[in-house]
Amino acid sequence: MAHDREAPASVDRRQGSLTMRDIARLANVSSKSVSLVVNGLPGVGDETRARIEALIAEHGYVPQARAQGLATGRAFLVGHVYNNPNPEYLITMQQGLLDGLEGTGYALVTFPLDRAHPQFTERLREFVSRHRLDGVVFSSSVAEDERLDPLLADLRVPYVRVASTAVDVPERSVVGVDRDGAVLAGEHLVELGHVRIGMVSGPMSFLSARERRNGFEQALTAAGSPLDDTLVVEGDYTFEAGLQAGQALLDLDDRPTAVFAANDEMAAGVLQAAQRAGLEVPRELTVVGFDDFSIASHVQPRLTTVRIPTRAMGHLAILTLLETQTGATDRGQARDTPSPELVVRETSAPAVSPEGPR
Amino acid sequence: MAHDREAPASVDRRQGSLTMRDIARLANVSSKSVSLVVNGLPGVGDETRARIEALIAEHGYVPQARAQGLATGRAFLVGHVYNNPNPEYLITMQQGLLDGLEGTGYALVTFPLDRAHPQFTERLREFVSRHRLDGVVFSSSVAEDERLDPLLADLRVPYVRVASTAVDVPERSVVGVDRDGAVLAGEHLVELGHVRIGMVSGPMSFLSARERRNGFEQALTAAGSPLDDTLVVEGDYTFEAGLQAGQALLDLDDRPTAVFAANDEMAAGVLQAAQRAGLEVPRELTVVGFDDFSIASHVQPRLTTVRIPTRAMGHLAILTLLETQTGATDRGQARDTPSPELVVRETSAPAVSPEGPR
DNA sequence: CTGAAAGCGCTTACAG
DNA sequence: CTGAAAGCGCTTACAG
Repeated sequence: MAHDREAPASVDRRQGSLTMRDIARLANVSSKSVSLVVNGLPGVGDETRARIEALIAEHGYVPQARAQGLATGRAFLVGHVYNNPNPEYLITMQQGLLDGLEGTGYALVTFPLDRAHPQFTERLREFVSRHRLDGVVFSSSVAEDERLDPLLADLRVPYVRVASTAVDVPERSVVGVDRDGAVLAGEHLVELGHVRIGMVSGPMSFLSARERRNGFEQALTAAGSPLDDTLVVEGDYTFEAGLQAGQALLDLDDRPTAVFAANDEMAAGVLQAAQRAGLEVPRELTVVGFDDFSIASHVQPRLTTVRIPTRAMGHLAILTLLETQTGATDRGQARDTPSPELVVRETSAPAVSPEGPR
Repeated sequence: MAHDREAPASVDRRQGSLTMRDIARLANVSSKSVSLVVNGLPGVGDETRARIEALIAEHGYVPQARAQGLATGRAFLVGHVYNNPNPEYLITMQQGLLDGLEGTGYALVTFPLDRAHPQFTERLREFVSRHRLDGVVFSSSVAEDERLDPLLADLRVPYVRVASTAVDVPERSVVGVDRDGAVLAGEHLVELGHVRIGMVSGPMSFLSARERRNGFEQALTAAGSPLDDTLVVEGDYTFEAGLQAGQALLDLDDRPTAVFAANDEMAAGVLQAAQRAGLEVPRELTVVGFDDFSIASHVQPRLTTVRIPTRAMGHLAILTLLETQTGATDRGQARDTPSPELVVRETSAPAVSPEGPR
């Protein structure tokens, strides 16, 4: 056997990573002092603290989250549960969550879960209780699920839902702006003078789809030209659905002069349907999307759409969650989701009567 | 004070979640037996095992990962470190990782980290050692970084890099098919009879960009019509870059009859440049992309492209990582990344001499 | 301001 | 086949 080098036998024995006790021994103090220093707590003399800090830096010592967690009950982990609606939505949301986590020491654990999964509750329970997460953010339509509340309450884990309406108490909600955004879209079309207006909605089983439709209807009704139900086609938020819905709408004898699609993917599909039908956009058809994801500015002409603050909502979700954590019950003013914005690009034009109505 | 209900005082005291000891007490065994049952280990009588299992199911007991982790040194967490190149790439990769993790009990911790971050090493070290991750997968260009190896070796944490070439030993690599894919694109253009061929490359600081360019060059050279350097424009993988590069290429006196863009985003940009210039695609210009992300089939005409098995690569990365974990040193045959596929859609056409060269 | 000790919820040699 | 006990790496009353 090779001779041991003269390294202190009590240190670095296991896997090259030292423990709090190792640091304590090196500093000639009890591990409690090291713990206090690590956590920035008072109770250690200046000189001792400096010595300990130097040792920590020198050895690159990082306390183990799971040992801290076992002792304190914290996990230093926050979960993100979602069903995948759209890559860009997800990445943007995730980015917002990470914005909020930045500098907090919490890491983000990702857990896709479909509401239709036969073992929905079991899987969620196992995920959350196995890691004893400090909190969970639910985004996309899984956030609307009614099974969340009893389960998470039973598990006693704080959570926040990012959903289209206040599906939960304020401390557990980040409320979307789907309705307001759709109102903007409706007002825009009305202002352009459109009367015969079509809509491609999302799947009505989704709250987001219902809110967007309601907001849109509300704007048209307020302007005195209520939405014509025969001009509404339900899609599933995909490009293909938009394409088909667009074709159906444009095939009508008295086709609409403008179409609002409940997301950009479908709006791009409508645009393509128009182009295939030989219609010039926006002269012969105005198209408005929703979300302002990248596809909106990658199609030709670029889509007028409504920008939704998805990333900000993710950030908000974490702030809300951490507020609960720290027991800051007295949140000064409730945090509001930023407002949606109409982004007018190249698919908007004033209404012209379609030549030869019926 | 309210009277206690007659619940066993020793159970359910803390936060409604019981511990292994609680189950042991209820079953009248030592917690060791419960541990054996939980882990599916032998050493417990059938009758006892059944009794324990029933209790576990009844109370929905789930062992705490961090206590198990502290005792065994495992974290039940795998990290994914990446820099965000493109939402669809990321989500697809992440999906592949989750495919591999399914049923293993490991959770995925997400950690975006830019190579240019001033504290790159420090942040990575802290992330990995704080949670003592069981393994880390690096994807996107951060996987190419040369600082990974010394750091992770020091931390003694297994990892796998998903990169365009074998930047590491086989046990730590999932090797991309960028070069092979680009060869397919080149052969396709050659077969169509194109000679004056342009390329929009990715940023040459990325391995993926260099590989794609090399593969493309290789195919053209093999066909006897080497790539003309003056017809290569470097982009940064964005739509905008493709648009500009496309404009530059099409402005040339003797413009190319076909352009290969190193990803779909840029190809969509090239397509738009062609359309703006009044060129008919594919009759006057053939455009080929790379990746086969959704944008490829959402533009009009739909892009011919090369499908890269991103999700499969993510899956592979986890399999490779877990193989290392379980010390399965004798991997039968090395796992190979599935081959890329040429997907011919609507932007491919045979070459015709551009009218009026020069 | 500091130490010695118990405890967080598991696993695992060590004895029977 | 099963128990009692030590230990994983932290935190935190409890004494000085």
